[in-house]
Amino acid sequence: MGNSLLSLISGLQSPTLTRHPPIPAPDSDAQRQSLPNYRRHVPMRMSKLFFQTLREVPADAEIASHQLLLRASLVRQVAAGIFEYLPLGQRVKQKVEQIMREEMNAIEGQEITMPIVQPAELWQRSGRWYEIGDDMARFKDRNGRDYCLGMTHEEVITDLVAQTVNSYRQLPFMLYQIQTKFRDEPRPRGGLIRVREFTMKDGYSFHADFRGLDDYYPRVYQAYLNIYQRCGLEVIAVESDTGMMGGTMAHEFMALTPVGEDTIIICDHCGYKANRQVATFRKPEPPQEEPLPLEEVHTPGAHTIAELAAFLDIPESRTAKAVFLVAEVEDEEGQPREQFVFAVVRGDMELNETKLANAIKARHLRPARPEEIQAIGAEPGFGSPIGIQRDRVLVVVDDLVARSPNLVAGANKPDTHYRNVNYGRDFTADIVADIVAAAAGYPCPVCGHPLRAERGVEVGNIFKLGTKYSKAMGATYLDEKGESHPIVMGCYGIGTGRLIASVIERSHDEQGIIWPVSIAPYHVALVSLATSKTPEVAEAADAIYQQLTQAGIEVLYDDRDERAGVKFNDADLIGLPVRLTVGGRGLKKGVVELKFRRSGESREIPVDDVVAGVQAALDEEWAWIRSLPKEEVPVS
RNA sequence: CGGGGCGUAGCGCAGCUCGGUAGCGCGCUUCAAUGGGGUUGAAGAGGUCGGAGGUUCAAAUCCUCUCGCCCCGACCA
Repeated sequence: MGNSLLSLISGLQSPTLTRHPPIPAPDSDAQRQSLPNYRRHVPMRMSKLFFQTLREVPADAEIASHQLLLRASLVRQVAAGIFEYLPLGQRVKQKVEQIMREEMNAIEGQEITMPIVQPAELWQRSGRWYEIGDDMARFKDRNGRDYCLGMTHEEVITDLVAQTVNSYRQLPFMLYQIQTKFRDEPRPRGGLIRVREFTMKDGYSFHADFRGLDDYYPRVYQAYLNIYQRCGLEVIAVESDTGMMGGTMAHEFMALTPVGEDTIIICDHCGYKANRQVATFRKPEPPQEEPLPLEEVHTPGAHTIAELAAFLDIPESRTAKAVFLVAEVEDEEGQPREQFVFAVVRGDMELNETKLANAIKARHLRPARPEEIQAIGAEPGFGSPIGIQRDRVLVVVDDLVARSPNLVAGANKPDTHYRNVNYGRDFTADIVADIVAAAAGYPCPVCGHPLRAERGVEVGNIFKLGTKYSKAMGATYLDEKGESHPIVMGCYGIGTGRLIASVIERSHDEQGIIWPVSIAPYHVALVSLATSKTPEVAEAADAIYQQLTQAGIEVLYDDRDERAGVKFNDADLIGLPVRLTVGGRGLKKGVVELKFRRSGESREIPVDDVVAGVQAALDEEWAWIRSLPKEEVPVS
């Protein structure tokens, strides 16, 4: 790369630049006014482009998008989860960001820029300085003051709004930015799917009351759907966890792909869909039986539900499973303290820790250590709600277990279980709630049809925040009666890099990327097959390059002295939607070849009418994007 | 943070078991031929073998420590 960089720089400075045709003058007064000193679309010859496509797959890249981002020379990794965008990648990023900008402006968003480096004081006021662990990068300045790198901007923007807004007359409004965030993730992975430093479009809306937020929220939802469609990315929106953010409603936008980190539960019949963290399902009716007498049974070596069910020759659904956790909860004074939690779910089902955390209003959950389990009188592997030190344990029982008669459960003694355990008679709970994870095959909570599970990448979220930050940061306003109220907030985020990676995951083939025209780094790959013996081909290609550029078409002109195969392979790898091949063969017939990257369809268009032919082809690509299915915004 | 793997030229890798002057392919430079799907030949440039310490006459290779990167899991405001 060093050599090519040097030649690039020297090329820019040397008189050899003049061998290229001069940049054509703007062809209208309007253009002249809007483009005073530069051209909107920087035309590019590949002989001058800073890039290096890779034939071989970098060993560190496993998933398709990561491999292709590197091979097509869009990005380069600098450290774990930290990337640089090269010129081609930068153009994609800018196009995505421009789409986000336009859609945010369309719902009256106003763009601002907030700092990456933020004073600790703001985060101390919200409390998150103390709540957040190592994910936040912190440092001191030369005077010893504490700072952090912004992971998100609720604190900064709420402080800004608190200082600016006094009256209901100033509400509502939405501010957004496209800015770098840093989260020191424990494990970055998957190229741009999960990184530490990333660019995010984050928006925040401010309303006088919840009703105002409720009215605005669907508009953001719609704007988000517009963004994904315009980027050529199919997503599904799912309900998501509001967690400890104190909000009332949240949605995530998921790009379905097997490399995704989240699981989404979908009903094909009625359209129900939700993040697995919050998905519910219709629980089966427990058998109608009279409670039988409690009975101890020797079960040597049966540590797991599967072993237990096999040993006793009963279905797993007739067992109860104990899960021991330690939760961090707030006591009456709002101080954090650890609480031992004993969760009971039916043996054939999985505990959903998010549901559990919400049920007990816990900040964090972690698995209990064996010594902690024994300290409350339980036996790991044979845990039971019967015979534990009840006063030291918060018992949470799934509602299905509470309704199921005569289950088999542990006895808190090695190699021993109880038969005919019945809720109410043999044990009680502090809380009975749905704490079980939905899974594929379970009945839909709405219509009862079997649910399906898919993997997805979260490419955006929208969130009704409420007043958590406005209260903490003192963002209040006076209403018509002169009464003070906290401002009601929503927040809305999309990660640019993750969106780009998701597009590639869903749109590529063996040869390379297949860009949607809307975010392709250029529209047309103009491949010249000129050789030293066919200067007329080079002249024709140059002329076509000029015509297309003047017509406002974004052309990446492959004028390199390379073999046809090299150029074709690079064109496929980079994946521009339309490839135009200028060769001696076609020129003799007065045509050039136009090939669609997506469909592989190829057609010959007359040299004399190249611009029209290319424009027609690009129109088809734009039409394809508009034809993508788009979800409806649910009426809330 | 637990488990696994890997650090040797820009990229992909061999060499390490059994210490003895660092190799291959791609890419890059120059020349020639070739010229519609990664062409061919010739000649070149390029490496503190991740780092530190140790053992040894001698360390890419053996030992100790350390740093980095990838994957699985935990975590994910």
